[in-house]
Amino acid sequence: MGRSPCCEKAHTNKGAWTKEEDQRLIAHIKAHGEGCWRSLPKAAGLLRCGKSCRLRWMNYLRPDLKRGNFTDDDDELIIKLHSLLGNKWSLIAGQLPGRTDNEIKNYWNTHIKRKLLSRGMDPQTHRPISAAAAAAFPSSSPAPAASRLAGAAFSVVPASAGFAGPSPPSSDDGHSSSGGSSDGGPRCPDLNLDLDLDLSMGLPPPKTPAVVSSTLTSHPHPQQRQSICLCYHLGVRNGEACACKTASPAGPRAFRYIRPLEEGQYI
DNA sequence: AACGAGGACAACCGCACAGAT
DNA sequence: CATCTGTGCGGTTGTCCTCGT
Repeated sequence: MGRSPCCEKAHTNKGAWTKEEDQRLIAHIKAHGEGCWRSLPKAAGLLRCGKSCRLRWMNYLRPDLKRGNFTDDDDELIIKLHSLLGNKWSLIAGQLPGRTDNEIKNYWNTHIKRKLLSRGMDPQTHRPISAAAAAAFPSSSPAPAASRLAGAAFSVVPASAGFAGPSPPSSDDGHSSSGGSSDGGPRCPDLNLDLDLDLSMGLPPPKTPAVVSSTLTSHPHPQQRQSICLCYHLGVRNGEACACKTASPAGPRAFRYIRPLEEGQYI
């Protein structure tokens, strides 16, 4: 279906934001709150696309943001979450208070990718890369992450597959455009992810419903003790596929169940 | 001091999804 | 149920900065 452009491009500024634009945006949001980004530029007197305003606010002007200074623990958490979620930057960002998806995405592309390569790990699959490839990125340090990613192996399956049946041979439905599973071949037979995230990774405690949407939890159902359900936290809504019913209406859209792989099962 | 290469980061673009109509 | 609109996400690009020569 055709759709109208999100804004009148001929009359909008592009490129770097000026201090004055920032001030206008901040003042407007302080006065009126977030919402209706499409109409915000006009209301705030900005010659900007609504999407551009939203991006600017979300990534740089929000008061609760902390910038830079990623710690090694942050790195490891990001790596671990990426191995689990793929390029779901918004979900990963949800585990790092004060961080934005864009910041994490950039940080991944500029720092962590290289870090993993130097450890001989493929940044997408989180598997050891070939000796030849590893030689191209000689490791300058031990590979703590590789050894720390020990534990149960998990598959990520579309929610439509449900919990009960065997895992489908292919895991991704295309939501995650590059979550490490798009290259065809047998994936991650040795991908070991310690998914005891809540308990072992020092994640923040449950928050308000609006914020809790991306906090990983264990599945509450005893009969599904082996499964870890990310249903709500990955976006499943009440009444959909999973019966956890712990969700509030708000939440991201990604929609996966995650469960341990069975013996010998590959994703 | 000047220049080029590579890195880091900010911003844009296109698409997909959810809710409204 | 189909269509439209607003919003959010992920990928990509552009620009500025830093470092080495």
